[in-house]
Amino acid sequence: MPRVLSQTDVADFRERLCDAAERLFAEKGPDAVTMRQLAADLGVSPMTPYRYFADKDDILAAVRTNGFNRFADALERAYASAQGARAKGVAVGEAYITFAFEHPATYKLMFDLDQPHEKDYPDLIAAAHRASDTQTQYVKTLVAEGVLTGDPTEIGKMFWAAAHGAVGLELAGKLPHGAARELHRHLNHALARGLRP
Amino acid sequence: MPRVLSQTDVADFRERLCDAAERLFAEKGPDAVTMRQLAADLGVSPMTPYRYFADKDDILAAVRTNGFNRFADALERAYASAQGARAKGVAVGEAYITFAFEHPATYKLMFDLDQPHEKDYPDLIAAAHRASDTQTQYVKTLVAEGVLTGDPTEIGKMFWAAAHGAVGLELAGKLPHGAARELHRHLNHALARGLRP
DNA sequence: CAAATATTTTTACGTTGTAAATTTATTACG
DNA sequence: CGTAATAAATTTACAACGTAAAAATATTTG
Repeated sequence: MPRVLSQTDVADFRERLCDAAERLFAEKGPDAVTMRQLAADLGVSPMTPYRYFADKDDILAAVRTNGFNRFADALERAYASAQGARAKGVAVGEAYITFAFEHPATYKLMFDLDQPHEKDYPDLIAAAHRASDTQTQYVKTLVAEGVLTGDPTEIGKMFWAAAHGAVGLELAGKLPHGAARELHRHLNHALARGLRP
Repeated sequence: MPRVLSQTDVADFRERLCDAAERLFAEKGPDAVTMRQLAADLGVSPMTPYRYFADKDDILAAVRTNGFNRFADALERAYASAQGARAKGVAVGEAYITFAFEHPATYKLMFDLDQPHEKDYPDLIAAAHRASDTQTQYVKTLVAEGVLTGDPTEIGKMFWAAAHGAVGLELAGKLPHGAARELHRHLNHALARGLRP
């Protein structure tokens, strides 16, 4: 019998390939990265990745899943680091913007790309939900405390849309470099003021 | 001497190709549409479009330019159709959302796609500015009238980011179908309330 | 009618994703 | 041990892509 790949072998290779893919995607965009380049980057032959991923789309889904999980990590850390619902809100908002501009290519991969067979990747779905859940969590507290008034879920979406819009405009070159952060602060401030009881 | 293409011949061909491209882009995404398909759709051989466009990227830029101009048309019509700054604001906001969901693929082409050589297409830049200028126009009136307080340009960006964020989240499948319109209304309402003097 | 030449088509090349065939390398067993 | 078995990796092969270059077509003027 030949050597059989252990689960950690597979996981290791997938992780190394995802790292390379994320780096190359960030440099040149996902469409400009070829399977041959990815394989060469890992020092294997062009077909070897197919032992670990179904196809190129599967690699994209894996990179997006990692992105959502790291995004959720960052938001959860920010949430935990601050005390009080108001401070948590500010911290999560800051973390959102920071992540988006530290990993702009990954952010676009996560949010701008409408992957047609997204539903075929349950891990991706789960990771995306984790990120959005964390983000709306503190709003519930703020509503419960009477700082904001309205449906917590809807209010969470409002803050989310505001952040996403500010980030999206800057990433698309429609805002001057660095403008999204202050725009986002203004949006959060005006929204919080407009949503007071 | 052979037949020479008149300017209208060229303009006609470019328009027919843009129409086909926009339709096919909407169906399958721009990367999935091939030069050969576009040519076949017009009933010409695969290389003929190269007499009218530099390359595939040039076609994409032309489609985006048309999109921005039609978007600007829609916003300007909405602006003109309503009386009073408040009503104009509502009308322009409605028109924004309506355009985005009537032409979702074009909207994504316009705003989510970071075309690397965008600056090489001055018509594109001009069309994009026309759209954003129209959109921030009514805010100036609202500030002048004392309905809103703050820097009109920054406030315009806030409403723009809110609309873009709501649209972007729905187009990326992060919101239930049709939810962006109401989300956008809530955002505008809360922002207007939060920006009152 | 024929020469000139803008337009269009045909042909051809390098690159892509990946299916299929082949080779390599490792393990279990006689 | 050496050899058969076979998972993994590589090589080869193919259709489709964007488009450069060559060839063919078609129209206007002399």
